[in-house]
Amino acid sequence: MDAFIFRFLLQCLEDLDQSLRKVNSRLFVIRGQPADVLPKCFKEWGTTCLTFEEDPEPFGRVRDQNIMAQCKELNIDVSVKSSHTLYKLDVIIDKNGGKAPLTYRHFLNVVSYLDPPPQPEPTISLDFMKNSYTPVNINHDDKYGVPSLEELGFDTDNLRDPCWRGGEMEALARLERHLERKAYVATFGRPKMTPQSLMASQTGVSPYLRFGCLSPRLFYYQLDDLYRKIKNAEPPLSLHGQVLWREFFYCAATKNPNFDRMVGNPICVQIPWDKNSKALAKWANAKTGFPWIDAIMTQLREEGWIHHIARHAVACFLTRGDLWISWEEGMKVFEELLLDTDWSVNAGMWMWLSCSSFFQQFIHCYCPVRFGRKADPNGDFIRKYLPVLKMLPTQYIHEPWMAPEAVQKASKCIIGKDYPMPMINHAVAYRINIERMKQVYRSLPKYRPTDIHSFVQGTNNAGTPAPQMPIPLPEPDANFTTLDDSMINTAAANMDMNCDLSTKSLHDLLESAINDTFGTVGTLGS
DNA sequence: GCAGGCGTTGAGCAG
DNA sequence: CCTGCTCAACGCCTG
Repeated sequence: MDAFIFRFLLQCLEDLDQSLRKVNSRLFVIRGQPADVLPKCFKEWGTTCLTFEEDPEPFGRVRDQNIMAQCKELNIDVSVKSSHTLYKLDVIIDKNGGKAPLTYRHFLNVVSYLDPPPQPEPTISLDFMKNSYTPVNINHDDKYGVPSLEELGFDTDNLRDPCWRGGEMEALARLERHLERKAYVATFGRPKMTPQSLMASQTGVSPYLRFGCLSPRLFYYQLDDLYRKIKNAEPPLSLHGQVLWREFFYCAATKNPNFDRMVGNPICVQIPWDKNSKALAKWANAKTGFPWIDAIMTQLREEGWIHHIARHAVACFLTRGDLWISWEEGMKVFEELLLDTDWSVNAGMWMWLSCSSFFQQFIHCYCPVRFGRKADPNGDFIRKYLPVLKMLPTQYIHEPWMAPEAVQKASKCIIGKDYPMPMINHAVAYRINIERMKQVYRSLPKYRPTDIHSFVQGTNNAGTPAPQMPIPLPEPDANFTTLDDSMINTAAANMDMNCDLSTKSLHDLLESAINDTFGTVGTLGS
């Protein structure tokens, strides 16, 4: 994880310590592996009862099972509470006959038959704590204080100021602003996409849900209450779309230890992705040559958060849209850089956007030029994160390689020198990739590791390798999905510079590419 | 069992 | 500028 994710976490802990001080207690941050250090503390402190919040994800489950087994040996009572998600995930799974629902619709349908989620617990007060006493030693800060980034081994010299400050205080302030805004617009519909919404917002709460500074139930009920007040009506389930999507992915992941990988994952279509570390590095380091993609990846690296729609754009580009690289690679980059990546939600989102699970509409691809233009028509977002392109006229900002040499010179940005040429021919690549995806879906049984519904935890950990394509895939050097620099130059030389790369200017090139690799030009239309 | 509708937020074009 | 239509494809759910 990146330094600013740890910074966020440490800010959360500082804030928690501050809140505990207000009720005459303190936070104890214990150094070490939980399974080693907790039993030592239990003995030292004479612990009789342990209570904690359930971690619904596989890694945490294993850790907590281990701790609970040790507590049993030490005769310590254990009380586990589920509150990281709205519902106890087992309740949803049981209601659905023992399996997690695998479409969002199905999930909503199951949830609609459940009782509403439990109300959030009230805040702990001084009065509530009046019979409690926390022994705090004089050396508390040395032994149990919140560590600094330096103590954790991070270099903080070049760390930028945070866009997001961790902690419950900040989370509650944001929740209030979020609700004010909702009340102001009172639409409760899907938020309208404006260029402004691409920027880090003062009302965003997703990192706070991830780190447990904001209860999803508090979020749920505050929104619920506001709706009732304004509309004087029963709120629809869709009002809680954002938090229910989170719940959906948590539910799908909770009993699946291979949820974050393709091989051995019973809900994941086994797709023969390309391995291309050079192309992956260009994507991850904002060097694709597509300003819309590179601006998003820059924002991710610098601020730790990107808009939902921006996640669609870069995820599609990396996987099924352009580079045909495994969603697992993108997921790891997001895990490293995004403040709000719950393990389940991150993996789920990547499977979804790469058409590996939950979603099969592979025929729709986001165009890194068109879609960017729609989201950021004036190019303000691009200019903010890619200042090298700042002076380019708006006309060319989404495809700077189209700008005539004189314009590039006047804008002090020579494409291929100051900013890269596009790393791939999108018009060619996405059509090849749709063709590849058609092959996969045409013979889907081959690309499924097991029957989804027969999956039982622990039986499929060995995994099965990705099957071979029924017809041979194009050789990496014979298509445009893994262009190297010389091929980019050739493609650029063949380009009609007055045409739009994103539409038809390379139609002939496409036909020959498809012809070479598939021999099925006729079926692709003219 | 089967036909029809739909899918968190497409692209491309006509008007 | 916007609205609305068509395209293409597949699994899953509903009636």
